[in-house]
Amino acid sequence: MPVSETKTAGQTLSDGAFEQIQNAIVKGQIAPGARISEQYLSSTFGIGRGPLREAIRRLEGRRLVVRIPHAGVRVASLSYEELIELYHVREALEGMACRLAAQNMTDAEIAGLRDVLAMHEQHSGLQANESYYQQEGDLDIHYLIIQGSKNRTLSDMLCADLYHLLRMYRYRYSTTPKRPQQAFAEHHRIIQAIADRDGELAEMLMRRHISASRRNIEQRMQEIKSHE
Amino acid sequence: MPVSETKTAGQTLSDGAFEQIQNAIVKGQIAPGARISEQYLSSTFGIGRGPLREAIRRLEGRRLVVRIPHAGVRVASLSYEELIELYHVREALEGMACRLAAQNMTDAEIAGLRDVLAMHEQHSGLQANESYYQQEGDLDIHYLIIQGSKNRTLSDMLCADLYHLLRMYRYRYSTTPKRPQQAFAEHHRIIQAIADRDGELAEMLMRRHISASRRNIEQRMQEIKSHE
DNA sequence: TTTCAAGCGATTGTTGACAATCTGTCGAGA
DNA sequence: TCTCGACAGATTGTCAACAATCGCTTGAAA
Repeated sequence: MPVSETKTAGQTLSDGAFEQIQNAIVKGQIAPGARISEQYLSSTFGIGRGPLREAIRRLEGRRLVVRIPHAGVRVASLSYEELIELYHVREALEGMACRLAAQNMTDAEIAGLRDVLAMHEQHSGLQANESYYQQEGDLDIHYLIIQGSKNRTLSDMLCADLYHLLRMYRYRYSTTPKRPQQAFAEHHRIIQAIADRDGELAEMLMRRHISASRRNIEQRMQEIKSHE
Repeated sequence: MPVSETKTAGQTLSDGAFEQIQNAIVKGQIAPGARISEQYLSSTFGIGRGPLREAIRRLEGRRLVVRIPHAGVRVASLSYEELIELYHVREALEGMACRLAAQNMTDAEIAGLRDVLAMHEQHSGLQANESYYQQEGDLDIHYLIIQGSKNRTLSDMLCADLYHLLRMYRYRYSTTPKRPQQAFAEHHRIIQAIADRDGELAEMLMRRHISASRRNIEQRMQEIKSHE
C-alpha cells in the first residue's frame, strides 16, 4: 500500500504524480482492484487534489485505472476473459515484434539476448523455485526482443499492457511443472531464428510460444472449473 | 475549428467534454497538429477549466493529444516514421482480428459483410472519384471485421488508433490509380476466406492487404523524396 | 429477524481566484 | 540594420473552498 517517495522531477506536479503512481501500479505496490483515494494520495505526495486528479485521469486514459463516477477509482484488474483476449493481442503484437527484431537488432544486441538466456539456464539449474525465475526471465527476454523491434509505437503498446500480465503471473504462474523447461527451449529456438535473421520463423515461433502459454492457462482454468 | 454542441450526457462534465473532444478529433473537426486552448473550449462548452483539463489529460493518456508543459496541448499528428510503425502494428492486430473473425462471426454477420462489399462495387462503378469511396469503404469493411473478432480488447486498441490512419488518409490517399480496384479484389478474397471459416488464410490475406498499403505509401514517399 | 428508508459522514465533482511560466514585442545598444 | 534583453499580455499550473453525490449506519416497522 505505501507508495515510494522517490522524487521523479517531472516538469509539473501532475507529471510527477502520474509517473509515480504509474510506477507504483506497474511494480505492484498497489494491488489490482485496490481503491485509490484522492485524499490519501494528495497528502502522501503533498500536492493539491487538482494536479492529482489530472494525473489519475491520464492513467484512466491509459486504462491502468477504472473510474466509477462519484464512487472513486480502482486499479484495473482483468477478468479471465480479458486475460485470454490479451493473450491473443500479445500473440499478434509480439509475433510482429519478433519478426522486426530479427530484421533490426544489431549483432551486439543479439549477443546480449544470448547472455540473458545463458544466465537463466544457470539460475534454473541452481534454484529450487524454478518457475519463478523462469517467469521473471521470460519477461526479460520478451522485453529485450520487443525493444529490439525498434518500433516505438509497438513497444509502447506492448509495455503498457504487459503490466497486466506481469500482475497476473503473480497469481497464476502455478502452471504445469514442466512448462518452465519447455519455455526455455522455446526461447532458445526463438533467439536462434533471430540470430539467423529469419524473421518469418522467429515470428512463428514466438506466436507458438505465447499461444502455448495461453492454452496452458485455459486448460488450467478448465480444471479449476470442473473441480468445483 | 467549431466543435459540435451535441449534448452527450456523460455522467460528469468531464466525461461529457472528453467524449465530445474525442469525437471532434476523430471526425476531423479539429485538425491534427492544431493547438487546443483551454479557455476557448472552456467557454465553448460552458464548463470550468478544471473538468476540462481532466478531460484533456485523459486524451493525453490515450495519446490523442500531446502536451508541452506550460505551452499548451496540440492534437497528435504522425510523422512518416510513426505512420509506417503504425502500419506494422495494424498488420499484426488486424491479421489476428481477421483470424478470430473467421472463427467467431455469425453467418448473418458474414452476409452483412458481403452486402457492404457489393454496395461498394456499385458505387465504384458509378462514381467518378473512385478512390474516395473505396477508401471510405475500406474502413467500413475493416471496422466490421474487427468487430467480428468478438475480442473487445483487440477492437478497442484498433479503433482507438485507427483514428490516426483515418486522418492520414485524407492527406495521403493519393495512391496509385489502380490501388482501389486491387483493394476491392483483396477484400473479396478476405471475406471469402472468412466465409469458409479458414482463419489462417483470412489472417494471411489481411496481412498482405495491409502490407501492400504500407508498401504503397513507402514507395510514394520515395518518389516524393527523389523529386526534390 | 429481516427489510427498507432516512440521515450522516466521507468522498468526489466543480468552481473561481491566484501564482508561475512562456511567447511575442518593443526599444536600446553595437 | 541587427542582436539582445526586458517588459507585457496571455496562457497554463496550482490551490483552497464549495456543492453534489454516494455508501454506510441507524432505527423503525413488518
